[in-house]
Amino acid sequence: MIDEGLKALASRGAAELSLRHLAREVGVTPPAAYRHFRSKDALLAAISEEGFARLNTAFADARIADSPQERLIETGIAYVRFAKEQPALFRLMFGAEEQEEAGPEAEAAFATLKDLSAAVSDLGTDNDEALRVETVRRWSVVHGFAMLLIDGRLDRPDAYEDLLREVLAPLT
Amino acid sequence: MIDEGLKALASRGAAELSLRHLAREVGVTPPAAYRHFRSKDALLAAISEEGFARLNTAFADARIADSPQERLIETGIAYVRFAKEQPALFRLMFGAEEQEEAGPEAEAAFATLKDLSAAVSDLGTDNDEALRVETVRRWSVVHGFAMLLIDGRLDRPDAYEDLLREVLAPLT
DNA sequence: GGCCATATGTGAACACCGTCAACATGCGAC
DNA sequence: GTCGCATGTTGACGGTGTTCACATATGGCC
Repeated sequence: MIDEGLKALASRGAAELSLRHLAREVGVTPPAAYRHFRSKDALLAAISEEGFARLNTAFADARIADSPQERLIETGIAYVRFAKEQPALFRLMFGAEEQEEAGPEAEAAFATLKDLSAAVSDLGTDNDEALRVETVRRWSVVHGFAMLLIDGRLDRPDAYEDLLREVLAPLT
Repeated sequence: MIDEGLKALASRGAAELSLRHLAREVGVTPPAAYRHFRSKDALLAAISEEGFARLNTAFADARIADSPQERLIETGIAYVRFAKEQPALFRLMFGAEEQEEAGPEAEAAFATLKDLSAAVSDLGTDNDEALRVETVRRWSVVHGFAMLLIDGRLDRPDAYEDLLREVLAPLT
C-alpha cells in the first residue's frame, strides 16, 4: 500500500491518494488496510517516512563532493530537486498538519543537514548558538526555495538550479 | 461563506473546512454555494485571496519603520507572525496544489516583498539579475522559516522572533 | 398593478470517502 | 488434528463534493 501510495503521488498527485483507491489498486478491500495501519493518517505517515528514506539516499549521492561547502550546496540542490520531481510527496512529507514526532528517516534527514552545516561553519565548541542560527538560515533558504518553486511562485521554474546556486552562494 | 471559512480555519483548522459545513454554518443548503462559487476549489481560492488581503494589511503596518532595511526586516517578521497565528490559512494560501494564476491580493503581497527588497539592495539599473537573486534569497528564507516553524520543525517555536531577527540580519 | 426574467435557494440523488462491527478463512504451533 | 492468530470480506453508517429538477422571491417594464 505504501508503494501504491508513492506511485499515486508520483502520477496523479494527492487527489488519487485515498485509502480506498490504494486498497483497490492493491487488490484488497478497504477494511483490510486497517490490519496494518491504525488510520489513514498512519498510512500517510508511513508513506511520508518512505519519502524521507528516498530523500536520504538522494542526500547520500550528493555527499561525494570534496569540500564541506560543496557538499552543503549539492545537498541543498538535491533537496530542491527532490521537491521538484515529487512535489506531491514533498508536500505530504512536510505540512502534515498534526503529525508531531517525526519518524527516524525524517530525523536522519534533518541530522544530515545539521551535520553538513556544522562542517561548513566550523565554529568553536562554545559557539553552538551561532551555529544554530546559521543552520536554520541555510535550511530555511533551501526549504523556502523548494516550496516557492513547486508552488509556481518563481520565474523560469525549469532553470531553477542556476538560480539556486547563486542564492546559496553567500551562505558558504 | 468566505468569512465562515476563515473562522473555521482559525479555530479548528483545515478539517472543518468542508463546503457542507460552511453552508450549514451560514444557514443554507450545500447546493446554494454553487450559485456563488463554481466549485469547492473556487471557494478555497476566494478564502485564500481574503487571506492575502489580510496579509497585505499586516504588511502595511510593518512599513512604518524608518530605514528600508528595517522595513524589510519588520515585513519578514510580519510574514512569519501571520503564518504562526493562522497556520491553516497560511497553508491554504500557499501549497494550493493547482491554482495557477494568483489573485490580485496575492500579487500585491509579492510585489510588496519585491519592492522592499529592491529598496534595500539599491543596485544600478543594469543589475536586475543580481536583484532578482537577492529577492528570491530573502523571500526563500522568510517563507522557509515560516513553513518550518508551523510544521514544528524548529526548536523553541514560541521564541521564534529573536531567532528570525538573527537569521535575517546578514541579508541586510 | 400585473407579468416576466433573473437570482437565489431547496430536495433528492449519485458516487465517493474514512471507519467500524461481525463474520469468514487460512496457516503455523502445539 | 485442533486451536489461535493474522488477515481478509461483507455490509453498513455518516460524511463529502456535485448535479439535476424544482421552488421562490425580487426587481424592472408595460
